[in-house]
Amino acid sequence: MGASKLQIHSKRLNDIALVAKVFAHPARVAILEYISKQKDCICSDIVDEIGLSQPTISQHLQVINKAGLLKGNFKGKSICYCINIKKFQEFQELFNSFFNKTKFNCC
Amino acid sequence: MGASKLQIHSKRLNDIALVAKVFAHPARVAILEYISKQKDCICSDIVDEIGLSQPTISQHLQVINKAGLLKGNFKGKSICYCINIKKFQEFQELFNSFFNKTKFNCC
DNA sequence: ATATATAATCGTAATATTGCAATATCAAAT
DNA sequence: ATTTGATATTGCAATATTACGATTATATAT
Repeated sequence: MGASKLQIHSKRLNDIALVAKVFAHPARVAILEYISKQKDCICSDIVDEIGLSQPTISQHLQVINKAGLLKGNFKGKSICYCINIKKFQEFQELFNSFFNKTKFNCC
Repeated sequence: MGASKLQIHSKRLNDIALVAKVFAHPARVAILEYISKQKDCICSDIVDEIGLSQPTISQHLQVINKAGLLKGNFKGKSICYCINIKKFQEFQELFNSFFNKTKFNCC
């Protein structure tokens, strides 16, 4: 097969997995960290910073964006990617609630 | 290509991505949750519970295990999978430190 | 209007992941 | 020693992901 059997799981479990997928590639973690560190949201140099080609970075940005983690703004000539802190916080809470729930019982 | 270019990222970023990968499939999240809920660590019925074949579950368990999240114990005839709470806690802290660090700045 | 800079999309190749049937392994009980 | 029950491994097919070159779209400046 190759495709995940999403139907058999609850929306909650699928959601957790979807969010985790965003962080499941080091380039995406690096991109998020880099964006957050840029005080003035300079953007196009993510490519130089990370060391992957422009199309590849663009692809990773799309994945991050589809999860709702980006806010694009215009600042002069170039697009400014920013982190959607509200969503980011939501994701942190989703993980923490899963971690906390799971941390009990067993052995 | 198809393979991630791991060399270009720091160990820390690769580690975060590796941990995230464990949670990046709903079956694995389901398995972790199910194991944690079983007070007496009954095990072999994960297969019945989740609805995937035994080899597939075994494969997912391996992924979880390689990350260090399982503690296998023997209890009567069947192996008892338990969550390695220490590692689990470590992972939670890794995520939280990343989330907290990233939550500042930008737009 | 044209040139320039920046980012997105397309097409494609390489690799990874997911899933299962068949088989093998291993431990406990008989 | 053999059977039995439970888990791991192997082999394979289908799909997804990662990466990049070439191209296209978009916006700003000239």
